[in-house]
Amino acid sequence: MARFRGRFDFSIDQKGRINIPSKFRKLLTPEAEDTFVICRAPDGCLWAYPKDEWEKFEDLLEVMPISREVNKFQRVIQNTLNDSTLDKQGRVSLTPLQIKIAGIAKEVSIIGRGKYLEIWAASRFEEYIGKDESFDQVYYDTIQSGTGLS
Amino acid sequence: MARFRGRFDFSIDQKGRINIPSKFRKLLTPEAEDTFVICRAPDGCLWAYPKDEWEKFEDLLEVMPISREVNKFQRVIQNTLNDSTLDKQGRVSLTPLQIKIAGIAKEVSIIGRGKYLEIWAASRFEEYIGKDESFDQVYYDTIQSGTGLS
DNA sequence: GTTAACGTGGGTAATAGTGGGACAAAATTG
DNA sequence: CAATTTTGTCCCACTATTACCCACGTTAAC
Repeated sequence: MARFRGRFDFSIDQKGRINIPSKFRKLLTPEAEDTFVICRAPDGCLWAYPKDEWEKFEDLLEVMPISREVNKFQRVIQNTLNDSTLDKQGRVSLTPLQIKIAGIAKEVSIIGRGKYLEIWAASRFEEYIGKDESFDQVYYDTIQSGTGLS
Repeated sequence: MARFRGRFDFSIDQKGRINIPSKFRKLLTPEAEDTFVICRAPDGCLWAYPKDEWEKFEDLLEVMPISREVNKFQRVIQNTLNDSTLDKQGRVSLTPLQIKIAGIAKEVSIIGRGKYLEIWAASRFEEYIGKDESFDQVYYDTIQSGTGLS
């Protein structure tokens, strides 16, 4: 599948709908059925997976050996999850819980992360990324911790 | 079969009926005959399986090599079990025993867990999931414990 | 400069969720 | 055994929400 790349800024409306960039919509395969599965993600944002990609993730969940911890992990994910089909204008809708978790007020940033998207409150994302000057630091730190990158 | 996804909050009425989200009802296959099999589940909630899915589970029970423990396990499950067909408004009814076991008063959360649903007393579920801040911890811990997820 | 596409907002009709009433079957009691 | 109460099922009705649709303004493309 083609990969989602780039950052796009939009605004959420009163009904909790946010636009998916046209560029990303065009990458969806027929198997995705114009549907994104949206759930909580680490560091205070949301993931939006095309339905077919999400199902691969679900397949992994299903083969995890059941234990108290695994059950909890799955429930923590599923608690905040919803699947949303694009409307005629190419928008998905978020649940109130998702809006709260992501701290979304009005401005939203959508980040292409390859096979999936991330949805951030724009302000939170700015803060997370940090100052311009921190880029080099993050880069060299990560590279040197043996990531296999060169 | 399509998968149940997402969380929906409802209230139980005086007659012990709870609504099944329309989104989930639409996923039922004809084989399920609009019927859910409901029983006790781990961690203080209830499972609700579409009838056809439950029958696969029963098949597994049947081939378990019989021992004192297996017999007890089966009885513990079957003890709290009932099958409930959706009424015209799309509700199932719980038995008094099930309501007691799940600690249900009024507010109920229904969690889509793929092939089946979980029914929780809303307050108990909140408590189980824990504070917002624990999410990242659970996530990174589970991912790193060699689940094959990435 | 004109046309098409994209992002945003809002109105309306259909559907979903909830509560309660009516009827029938079952259980209880005199 | 009859009368009465209780339990459960089915059906109807109200209200809130959702999903669908249309329309505008802006941006990008030709």
